[in-house]
Amino acid sequence: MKYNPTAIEEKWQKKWEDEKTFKATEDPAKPKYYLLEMFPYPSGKIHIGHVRNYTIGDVVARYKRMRGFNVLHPIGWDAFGMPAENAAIENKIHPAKWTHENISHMKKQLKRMGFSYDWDREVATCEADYYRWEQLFFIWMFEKGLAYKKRSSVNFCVKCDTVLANEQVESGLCWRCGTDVTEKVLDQWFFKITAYIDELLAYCDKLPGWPERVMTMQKNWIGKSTGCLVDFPRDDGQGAISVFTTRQDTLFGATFMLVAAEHPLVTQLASGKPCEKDVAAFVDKVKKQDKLMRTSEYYEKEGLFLDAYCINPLTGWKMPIYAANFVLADYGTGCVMAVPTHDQRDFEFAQKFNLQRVVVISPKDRTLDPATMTEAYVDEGVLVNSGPFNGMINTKALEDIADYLEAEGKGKRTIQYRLRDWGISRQRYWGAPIPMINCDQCGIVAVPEKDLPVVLPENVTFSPEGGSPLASLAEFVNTSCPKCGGSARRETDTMDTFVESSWYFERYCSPKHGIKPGLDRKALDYWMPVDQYIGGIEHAILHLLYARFYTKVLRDMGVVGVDEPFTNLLTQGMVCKETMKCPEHGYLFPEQGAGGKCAICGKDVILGKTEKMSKSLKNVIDPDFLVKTYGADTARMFCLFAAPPEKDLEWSEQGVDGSFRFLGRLWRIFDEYLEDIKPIAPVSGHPALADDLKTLRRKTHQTIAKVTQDIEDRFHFNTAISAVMELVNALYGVKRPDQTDQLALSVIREALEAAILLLTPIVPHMTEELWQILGHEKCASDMSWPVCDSAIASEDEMTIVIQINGKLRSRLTVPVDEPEEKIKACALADEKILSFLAGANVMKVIYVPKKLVNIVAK
RNA sequence: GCGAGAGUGGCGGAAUUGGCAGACGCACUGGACUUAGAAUCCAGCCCGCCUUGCGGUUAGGGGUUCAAGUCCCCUCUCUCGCACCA
Repeated sequence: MKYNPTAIEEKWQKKWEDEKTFKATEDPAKPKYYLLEMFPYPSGKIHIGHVRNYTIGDVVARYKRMRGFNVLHPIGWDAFGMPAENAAIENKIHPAKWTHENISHMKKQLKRMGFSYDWDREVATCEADYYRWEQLFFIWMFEKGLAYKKRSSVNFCVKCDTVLANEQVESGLCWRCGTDVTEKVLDQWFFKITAYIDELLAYCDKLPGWPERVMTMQKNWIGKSTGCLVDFPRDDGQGAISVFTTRQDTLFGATFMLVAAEHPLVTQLASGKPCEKDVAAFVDKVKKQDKLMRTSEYYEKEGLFLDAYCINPLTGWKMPIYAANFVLADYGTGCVMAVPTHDQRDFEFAQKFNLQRVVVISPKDRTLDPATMTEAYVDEGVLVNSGPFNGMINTKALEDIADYLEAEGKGKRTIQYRLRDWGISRQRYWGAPIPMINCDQCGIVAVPEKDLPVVLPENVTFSPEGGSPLASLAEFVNTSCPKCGGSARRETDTMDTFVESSWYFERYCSPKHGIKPGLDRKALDYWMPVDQYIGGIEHAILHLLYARFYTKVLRDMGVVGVDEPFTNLLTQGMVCKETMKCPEHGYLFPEQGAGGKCAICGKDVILGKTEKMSKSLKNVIDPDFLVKTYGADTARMFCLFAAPPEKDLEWSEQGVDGSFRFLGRLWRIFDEYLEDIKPIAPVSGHPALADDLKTLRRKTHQTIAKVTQDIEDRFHFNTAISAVMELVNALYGVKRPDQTDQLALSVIREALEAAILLLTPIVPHMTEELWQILGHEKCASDMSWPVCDSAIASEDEMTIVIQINGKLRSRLTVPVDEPEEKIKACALADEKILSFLAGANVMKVIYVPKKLVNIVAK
């Protein structure tokens, strides 16, 4: 009997499909477990990253099922997005067709991997059945002021021809294509994520099941800082300039004012003055400079005096006002009070423009001289030159100065955030239409609920010049106003695709629910929240923050009953592989560089760094190839064995061979014993056993304990697999018992059955097959998880290590119940120990129960 | 620059609470089987040496401890995140 993965895998996959083995139904009698992996974008084919992500999830789902949980393990498609539209432009294929073809292909690939999804809950976000509810939620958000339209300067990617949210700009570049992001002023729809900012932040400390690192990233992104708004009256009497500061303790040292170059105040202050022209030129320059500045290594601090002054509210000093390139227009008020002695940026600026410096914080060990300082003093110290606050520790004075400002009416406490509202308008076709209508008479009017969904029209034309195809489709655009009945225009922007992925996990709970609001509260109350969410770290901010926000919005609409969508989060590492390059032909695919020679020209291949698998580096492995060559079980096993899930996984062909070999090894030992053990039941109870059988049985139960712990406590499948490998090795090590030795064979059968059941979540096809061959009627995956009998697992002897001064010198084998005193005595009487101790004095003997004896000697 | 994490054989990785460093696998070496190979099975496999044994070894240095890969301090390297946020 040979191991034939293809035949076995296809057989079981067909059975799972025909019998809907993994269909999930709400059952209040059973504890639920909602396991979710981030759903894929249907780009065409699954890649190794998917295989890894979904294998990890599948093991947990199958494991939990065997542990008696009612498991929900759904899958679907993040089906709106730009690649479909780009394909439409390039290949003249409609995005809907392209998407559906990709889905059907990838669905086959996922099924071929043997993932235990409830396919009846499959969802594709590009279907009107899905996004109609999103449109309903949009209208409700609009009514509550959580969705609003605003003319604003936005991040624009020329290549993608659309707007990007702040989160989607990575060091000045588009997160998707890496093009420089430019600024554009457009009317945009926003979701008021800032309305939930405090709750989003507060829960960062209430989600212990999330990786610290992700929470830190979210906290940083939200960027809460507490401080004061302080008013600096203008000396021309035209009101005051308000600034935000977290350092009101340095207020007495503020000697000049900085305003962001883009700030309207800049041109306003300069207007009509001799400097007006220069200022205009400066503003222009900075605006152009902006995106370069963000990406360059260091910035030249530049500024221009605006020939204007304001008054320091505490000292009464006249402060010159400068426009500066390094002040952010959209943080705080866009204006900053400058304290050159205690802020490095201000220090440099003051040096360049020769501006006044006053020390207000004095270090404990020396005195600062503003004339000779070479850098700002930013540490703690005692306040000086600070009127009534002199002598106080600056960090302690923060509250007192805030009180003082409020009492004097010169400022007030305030909190600033880095997080901005989420811009969700996209000038693209392949997305969910925003259900709004613009009427000249009535303004912005929501599409009435009864008219939903606003279906994305199919008959559009795509052009390489870009621009939204919706905007040029008259029959879509032209409509009548729901309020006044007059002619009106539809909104032609579509929603950011991150909106769809912000609630798909809720839709999975009632995927076919066709009644408003598209989510069945009863089903949601049963399944939500997601107990375990698994996906890539790249979504640490974007998707995970949006989904948290959206869930809170739905909660406040009464649609969902939970505060947070994901209780536990596992961020799996990337799949990496070394790159190969031909001096002539550039990067090579693995098969082109096999054998160290370029397949095209025969030149020696240069091996490069190990990097994340990507098409552009060509260091990719095709899952189809893996499945064809080794089978899905091997592919699954290698993904789990090569590294723990949260770490990057380095792909190795030999490693895959190794996994395949192990499965063959299990298969063969099984095959070898099959005839003999088939009629025999696994050993039960506690019969007396000969030494090697007793050892095997102990190993069996120890393995059960180890694998259970590794999966349950920390998802370390690599060590779980190696434990089963050890058990299989032990089986190989046992002398083949006589065919008539029923007791011995029953011990072997127990060991083999344990190995099979423990591997069921990991390599489900092979284990089902072996289980069936053994004569079981029930499927392995319907069995309950094996239980370790600790009486069998426990050793009756133990090895005690004997150390002298912490160095290993000898070993002792004693019964487990041997008393401490006797062990110590034996250790001291040990022949090797005696020879080492010759002439030395024993100072102390330490016994660590069941582990070691350490003799301290001089 | 700031913040977080990591650094263990030729390689991927193990060592869960301070207690035998290197589980398991890969690669390599040898043996068995075979006409031969593949496959398989068995064995060896951190480094050094005066090789039944001894010494060294968890990036480097110091410390705490009977005992440190693990705890503390310093230095180096790498990865990730943030990066003029006032």
